[in-house]
Amino acid sequence: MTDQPTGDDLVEMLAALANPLRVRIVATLAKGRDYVSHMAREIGVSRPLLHMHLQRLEAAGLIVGTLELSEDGKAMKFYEVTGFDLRITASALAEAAKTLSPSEAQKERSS
Amino acid sequence: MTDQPTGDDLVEMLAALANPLRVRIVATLAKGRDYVSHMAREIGVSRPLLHMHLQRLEAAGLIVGTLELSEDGKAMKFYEVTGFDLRITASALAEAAKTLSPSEAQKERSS
DNA sequence: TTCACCTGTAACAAATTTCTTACACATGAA
DNA sequence: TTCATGTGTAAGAAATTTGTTACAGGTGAA
Repeated sequence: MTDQPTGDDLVEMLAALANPLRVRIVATLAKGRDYVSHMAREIGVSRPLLHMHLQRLEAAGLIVGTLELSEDGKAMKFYEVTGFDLRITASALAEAAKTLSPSEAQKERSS
Repeated sequence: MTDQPTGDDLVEMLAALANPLRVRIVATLAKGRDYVSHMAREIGVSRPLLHMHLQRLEAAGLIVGTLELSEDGKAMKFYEVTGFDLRITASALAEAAKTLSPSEAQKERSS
């Protein structure tokens, strides 16, 4: 896949992965798709907490969720990993930095 | 270089890069070593703030700093990037997750 | 001495992230 | 109906992160 996301997108992806629980979530999903209640038991965290972390990962585009109906009519939300592939080096970051939205500090660009 | 850091180390590196200002710092250092007061002016942030972010990056092993003496005897702290090279994919994270220090949730490992 | 540089850090406010508890809703089976 | 399963979300506490301001020290040059 080897995407080159915008600087802000890259920071969002890194932030999404900068948490041990979220790394565990991705690691779990790497073995196959799963629904949230099952994952919560598997990993050993509360469902609301897992729900929050899943949203963070999905917002970053690292996983995607789809609401499906099981055979017995229960609504179940399945998540799976997207095919992300990031290369993190100093020069890759230098490239990404070019497309970062300007911070409050970029306003004296005149001297 | 292509290191395979421990799960916790990887999370620390990702956390260190999960901030736009720190990405800018690495991007600046990718162009060559620099000392903190100069970088602070270059990037447009206060020196204490830069100091804090540099420590975060150095703690993660992404940059290294050395205190040197300039010709006129001033103490100057130079930083430069280390040769880090991370590959971030779902399976790489699954591998890293194996070496994460156990969270509070890993204590009912009996059923 | 005073000024222009360089370093470090402590104290505190503000914003964000992380997590728990509690609630609301749905379905099928006993 | 009640229980067990699934979904979502809101409210608030606790911890961490981010940032400012202010202070401490040093050197060389005018």
